[in-house]
Amino acid sequence: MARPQEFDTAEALHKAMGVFWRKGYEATSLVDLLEATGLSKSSLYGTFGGKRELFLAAFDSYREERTRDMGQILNQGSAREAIETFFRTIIDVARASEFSRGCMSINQAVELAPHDPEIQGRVEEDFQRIEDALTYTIKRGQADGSVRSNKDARELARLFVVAFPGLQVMMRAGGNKPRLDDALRLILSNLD
Amino acid sequence: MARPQEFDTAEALHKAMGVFWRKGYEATSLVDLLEATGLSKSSLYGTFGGKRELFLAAFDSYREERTRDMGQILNQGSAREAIETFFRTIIDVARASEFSRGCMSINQAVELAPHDPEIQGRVEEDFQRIEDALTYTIKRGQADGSVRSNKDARELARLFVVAFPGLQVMMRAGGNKPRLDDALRLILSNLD
DNA sequence: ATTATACTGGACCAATCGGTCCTCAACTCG
DNA sequence: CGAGTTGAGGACCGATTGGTCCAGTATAAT
Repeated sequence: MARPQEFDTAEALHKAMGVFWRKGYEATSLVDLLEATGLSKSSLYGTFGGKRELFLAAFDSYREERTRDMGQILNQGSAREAIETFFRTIIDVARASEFSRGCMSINQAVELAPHDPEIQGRVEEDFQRIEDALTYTIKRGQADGSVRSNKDARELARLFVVAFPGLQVMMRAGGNKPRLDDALRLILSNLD
Repeated sequence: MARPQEFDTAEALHKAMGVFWRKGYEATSLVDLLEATGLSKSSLYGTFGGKRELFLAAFDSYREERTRDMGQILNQGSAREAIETFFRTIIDVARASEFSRGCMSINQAVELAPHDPEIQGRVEEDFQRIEDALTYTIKRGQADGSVRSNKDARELARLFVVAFPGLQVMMRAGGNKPRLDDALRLILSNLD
């Protein structure tokens, strides 16, 4: 019978995710990860396999969480409000914290995706997921009348998919309030 | 009388800029820079001071070049066409090369700006510059009739400033053609 | 020729990197 | 109790990192 594990794997993964989200992959060292998780090297390697494996697990965990969150927000209330809530949440969450992490998928679109097909595949999946969810929500809005624009739902969704990394990057870089508020208002006006 | 320098400083800087643009700061090693520039360590340190100093010089050089390019594009022809050309160029340049580097300022908005006030200042400056240039061009378009929208020029410009990193990030991550083309068409339609 | 000066090549350096390995620890089962 | 198994701590490792330093080089001036 083996010695029981002292730490909670999911919690350690969540801590690691926070570090990778904030610092990116290259700038995150093993010492950073050990400190954040409270694990010893042996425990970390034994459980996750290595830095890259831990990163992939953390990234996938992040993506699942965000997919779930997005689904919840976009399925609540009128479609128009849901889309607005989704985008305002980007800004509100970032403004509520001292350090703006942006979105891990967008960060990786810039850092690793250009050089690493495995990451690029995941990022492209995320973009596709956001596009599909927004397309569906816009169609819902065109049906319920909350989205007044009668342009093609997928085309509208694609505009919002481009706006998403735009907003995330600007928030991560420090976020000038009037610019973002004006931009978001105009972006959303495309639904009207 | 000193021994004359064998290499061209501007050319070495340009080579270094290319590496930093493609790989980012952390993932670029001294060996990468020495290979790209053809310099020895002593020459590199003697001329530029160190990795960070070289990076800052390269980044500033990049920003000056892009500012000039943007000015040229936005000052040519009707305002509406100029803005469209500016944004289509993002996509065309990326599609013409095997490796899509995106935009160094946007890449640094994600990589270093959140942790490094000196970089963050430069990135914010770049965003402001783009916003000012677009505001001016939109006003020009509203005066010459090529921009039919009568919304506030600065507000419109802010929408485009958010779209800019959105497009750059998506191109760097691999760029799905229909999504980008649809998104760009809709973004530009805000001028009509 | 010598001197002074900056340039070049590359050896050397301490610190850090991600990963391996060894020993001891914690547990159940027979 | 001993055996078997996985977990934990941390020493050890070779490679890499950014930076320093030393000896030789190239040039003009005296």
